[in-house]
Amino acid sequence: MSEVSPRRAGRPRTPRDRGEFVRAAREEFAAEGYAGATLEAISARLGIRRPSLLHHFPSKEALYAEALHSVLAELAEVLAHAIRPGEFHEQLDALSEGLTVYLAGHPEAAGLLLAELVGPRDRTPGATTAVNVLEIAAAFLEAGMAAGEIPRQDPRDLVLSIVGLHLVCFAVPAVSARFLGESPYSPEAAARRAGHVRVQVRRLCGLPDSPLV
Amino acid sequence: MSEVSPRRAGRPRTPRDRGEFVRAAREEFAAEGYAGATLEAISARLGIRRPSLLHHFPSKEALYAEALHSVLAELAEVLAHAIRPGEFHEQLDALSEGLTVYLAGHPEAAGLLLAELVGPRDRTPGATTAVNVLEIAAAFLEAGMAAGEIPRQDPRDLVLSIVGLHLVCFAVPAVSARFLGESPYSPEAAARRAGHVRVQVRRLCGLPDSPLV
DNA sequence: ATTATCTATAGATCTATAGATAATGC
DNA sequence: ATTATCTATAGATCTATAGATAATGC
Repeated sequence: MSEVSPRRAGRPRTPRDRGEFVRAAREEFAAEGYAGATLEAISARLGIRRPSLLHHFPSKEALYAEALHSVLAELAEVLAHAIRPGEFHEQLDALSEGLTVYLAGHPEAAGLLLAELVGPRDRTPGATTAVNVLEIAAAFLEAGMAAGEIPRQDPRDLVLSIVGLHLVCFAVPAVSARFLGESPYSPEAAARRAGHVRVQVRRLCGLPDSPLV
Repeated sequence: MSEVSPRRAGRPRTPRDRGEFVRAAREEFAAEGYAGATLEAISARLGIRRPSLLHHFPSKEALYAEALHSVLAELAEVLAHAIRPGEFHEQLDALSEGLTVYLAGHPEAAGLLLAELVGPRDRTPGATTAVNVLEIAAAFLEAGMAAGEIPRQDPRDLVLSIVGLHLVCFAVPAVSARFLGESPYSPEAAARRAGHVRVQVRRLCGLPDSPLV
């Protein structure tokens, strides 16, 4: 509930950046799901009334689409940054580290993603993009198997498991916080988890704990 | 959409079992989330009108609570059945196998659970029960570490990862089905995944792939 | 002139209740 | 007599639109 000073009518001297609207929407949609989130609540986060929000976005659906897309775009950037030329185990570590740091730094991202994908609705933009991302991850792991870096195994079941390993901790913040005794988003907890996850994913793939670095 | 023959007014010869109502609610709540699910849709699954559903449950909230509780109770049974006296690695395998078989056999369970826990709402019954279950799992893994069965490591980050590994595949059915090329709930896919997950969880914990069985 | 806000409200949807109706149980 | 269903509807909530208002940009 970041307190926002209410804005008054009239053209503001400093127009709000579109990103501020999208950020508020991301947080509310992640917290309540699409159906549970209301334009009223999102507007309240921004210190404006509901119709003012609809001045910037044609509909709730459009605002949601933009919020979801912004998270997917950031995630794509994280993946692209990790899968740079290099040793397989370095790329794998970069993926683990990059994903954990991103999810910890954007507390609404994992929840928004899971809320979008849970449920049987097929052919949503989110589901299609997710499948594409999983395909890239599977190809990456298959290359590692072909190169003899990790043992042969079903790459798709492995990808699904790795994704679950990453997402859930940050998607259920109330549970994680009570279970860990501290917010999973605190810099200390996030750094610690990044280290653990790096080792966990290595093991999960069948990579030795510490190959020649 | 299991087609149900509509029921007519009047006392039915074969009263419906309460479980049928709960089952329909579980499926709808898992598919749409609490806010997105409507009593109308749940009633439609049962072939009755909305007020008839509220004849059996005092409110939407009460129906949801019963649906969620029924899943948690089944999960508790699965865990209790797996953690029976025996070798650590046998218990671990039984947990992996039991969880995967249960989640694959109840396609709405993983989604209902995640939909309940995603979001910042603390102190919900679901969150409290979930934390308790995670505590049991952490104690189990700590015992394995104390006994030298698996390497010393943070048991809580390990538990969160294992839970995520299990849940997500079955909680995002549309994505999983398109990515795997078949429903994750088909008996063949489920049996295959159970085998993969058994190995994956062993590795994740740091247990050798095949200790003396 | 342009832009961002506001108030007021139409229209849709959803939960829950009231009260009638139709069938079986005993 | 009991039980489960129904129709009808009250009341709340939510999205979206219409049109006025207030401030800045040029």
